[in-house]
Amino acid sequence: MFINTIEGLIFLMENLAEKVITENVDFKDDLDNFFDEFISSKPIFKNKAVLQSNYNPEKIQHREEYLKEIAKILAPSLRKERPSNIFIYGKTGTGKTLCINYVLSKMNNIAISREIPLEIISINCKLKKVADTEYRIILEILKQIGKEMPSTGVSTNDLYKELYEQIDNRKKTVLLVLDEIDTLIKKAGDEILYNLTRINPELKTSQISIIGITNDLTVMDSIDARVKSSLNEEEIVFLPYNAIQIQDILKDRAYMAFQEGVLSEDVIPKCSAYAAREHGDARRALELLRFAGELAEREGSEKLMIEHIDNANKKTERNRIIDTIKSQPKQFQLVNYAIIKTSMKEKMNLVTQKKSTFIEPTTTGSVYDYYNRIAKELGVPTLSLRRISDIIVELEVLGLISFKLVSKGRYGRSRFITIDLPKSLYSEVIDLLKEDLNL
DNA sequence: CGAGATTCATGTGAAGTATACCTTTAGGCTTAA
DNA sequence: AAGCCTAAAGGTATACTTCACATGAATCTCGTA
Repeated sequence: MFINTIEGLIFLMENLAEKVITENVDFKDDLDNFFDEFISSKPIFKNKAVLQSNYNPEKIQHREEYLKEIAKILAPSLRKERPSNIFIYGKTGTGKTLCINYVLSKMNNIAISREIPLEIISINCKLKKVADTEYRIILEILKQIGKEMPSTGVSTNDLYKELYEQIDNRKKTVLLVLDEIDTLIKKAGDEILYNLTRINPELKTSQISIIGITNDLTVMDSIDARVKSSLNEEEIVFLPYNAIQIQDILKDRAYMAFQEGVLSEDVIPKCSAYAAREHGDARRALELLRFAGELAEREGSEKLMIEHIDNANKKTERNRIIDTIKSQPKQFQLVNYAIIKTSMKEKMNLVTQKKSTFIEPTTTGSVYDYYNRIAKELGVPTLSLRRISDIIVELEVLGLISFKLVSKGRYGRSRFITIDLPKSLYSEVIDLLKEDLNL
């Protein structure tokens, strides 16, 4: 529509203004109602924090054996002796981090009250941009012991020297916890571990033990044998919770988290059933319960029903995927988009004459072609095939796609890439990527 | 027919380059005595 | 003369590129039965 006259413009503006005002009024009424309802309805939660993943419970259920084992290994540090390095394996949500934190905080309390020189440094290697390269890890360790260093401009060697000095100056037994160490090894190799295990001989007044936590059981295979032997002085494998144990945990926490009578009877079994399907992941079970509670609360429902759990289950999966995709750099998103687009094929049903899309694995080559095309269209610099190949591997690490190498004999070798998304999310993911990429 | 050579499409490692950031340093300017 | 600011110089990590070589089974080639 063209506006040729001032009058026309004014008329339009008046019109718009009127619309906005009336809409506003309606909207406000709605909101008022909502808030009224919200306040008058009974709260569902008593203490929501109990269900959050960073909550540390006062007692840990069904992990007594592991707690003891860890405590036994680490106890020497309270006598100023160096405890063995520990490597802890276990799937996500089996309580590894929880147990370590629990034992360490107890030890820390004792150390403080008896003035034992003990220092605990804990780093989560999975946090992007904080600790996913050798340099950044050392940087983070230094930061935690109170020595800020520049993020560039210093050589890694100097950084190590600084680390040696700092630790040695403390005259303490240092326990270094590296959580989710598998991502670090995958991205940065085992050099860090090698260097860290070799710190001890250099130290005169301090000593350091490393506690590595991983949920990938295969990482150890990719580590240098020398590192392996020194790091694996002790090894603990956390087995997943079974369904009954998860129920116990859920019951316990739910009792603290929710108001009385809010949970309908079969909610907890349902919740633990979902989690048991995910290999006994207690964290997920708790998250699910919390999210379901929030959904119920939002709805103004006074009870937490099974449908809430079902809905929450769908949405958590969705959120995880959307978040990871959203947080990717542009080039990664482009590659991701290219992968999805190239793996969607159209098929014409000859009887009904209707087109339908179906998903088929793509290859690096076709992804690269497609990627090149859109990148040029968008005016984004195009990366080399070599780099794209690496990006594809990194997307796999993130769990967005999976692939296998297939040799097609005479017709070369290819990576067959499959997308790891639930079907219902495809269109949403595509839209999201389109929006983020300005397509 | 079967053993070995060939072939293709891409995987993969090493080394080099560009960029973004960081500290250090030298020179110039200001200020106060 | 001392103090302060600024721009240039010198360093480094990281993301990316270029080059060169590796892979591995379907297919081809060719000698033999």
